[in-house]
Amino acid sequence: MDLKIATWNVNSLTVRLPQVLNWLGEQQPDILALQETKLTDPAFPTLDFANAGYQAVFSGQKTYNGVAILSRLPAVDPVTDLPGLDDPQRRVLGATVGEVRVVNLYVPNGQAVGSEKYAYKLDWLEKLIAWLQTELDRHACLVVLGDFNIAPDDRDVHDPTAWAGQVLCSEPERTAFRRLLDLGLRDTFRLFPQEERSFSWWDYRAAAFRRNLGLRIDHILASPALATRCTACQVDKTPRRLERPSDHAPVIAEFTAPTDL
DNA sequence: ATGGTGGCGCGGCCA
Repeated sequence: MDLKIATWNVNSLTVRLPQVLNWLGEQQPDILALQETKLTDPAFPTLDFANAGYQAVFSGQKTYNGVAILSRLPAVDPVTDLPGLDDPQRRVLGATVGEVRVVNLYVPNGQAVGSEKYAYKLDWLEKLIAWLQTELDRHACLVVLGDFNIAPDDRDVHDPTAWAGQVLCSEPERTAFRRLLDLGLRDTFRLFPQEERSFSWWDYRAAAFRRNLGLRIDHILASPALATRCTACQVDKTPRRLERPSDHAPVIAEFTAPTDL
């Protein structure tokens, strides 16, 4: 059986729950990582997902942030913090699902280059890189996915000139992303030919989605052993076209089962 | 257009 793994920043799971449930029914992923659930843990709609055939682990907070992993198989050995970072913001959720170690990330946005939030983002990324080095040592099959809030390359930006040096595109952020790849992680989206101007996020303002003025900031990275089994990766723009959408579209990667090797 | 939209929650922050 192949393995289908997806990520989706839903920008409030309360608002988007019906869309997520519909999408799970249509796409039937094995694993879905959610970001910006904006829910405390007691408010998480565990039963709705159970009725849809999915287990859930989650790390949430009120109003901001919040991450969750939905999976067909149980998710075990959860981790909710970056080592060395004492942080109330709920942005990290690691768990093991079957043979795969899953690390779900909601990377800080960074607000503006030079701001306090930008410094926090770069520090956060430093701690992430150090931790993922150890995770790669521990887990041959590792997927690191989520909202990275980094457009890795000019190809991932609708207007690279306008965005040059801006937050989400700045060199320090891109260097941090490159260091993730230097650890051995592969950007599964770039393992395959893709349409030009493929993005995963479009601002709510200025009719950005209709004009395809977006960025590719949601990513699915895979360890070497898992990347060799990757058969596809694409953005599913369908939910972005709905009424009251998230500003992000889901990204889906598919992998052959280890027995298919 | 120094704005624009959306979520949370009811003023202002965050994206």
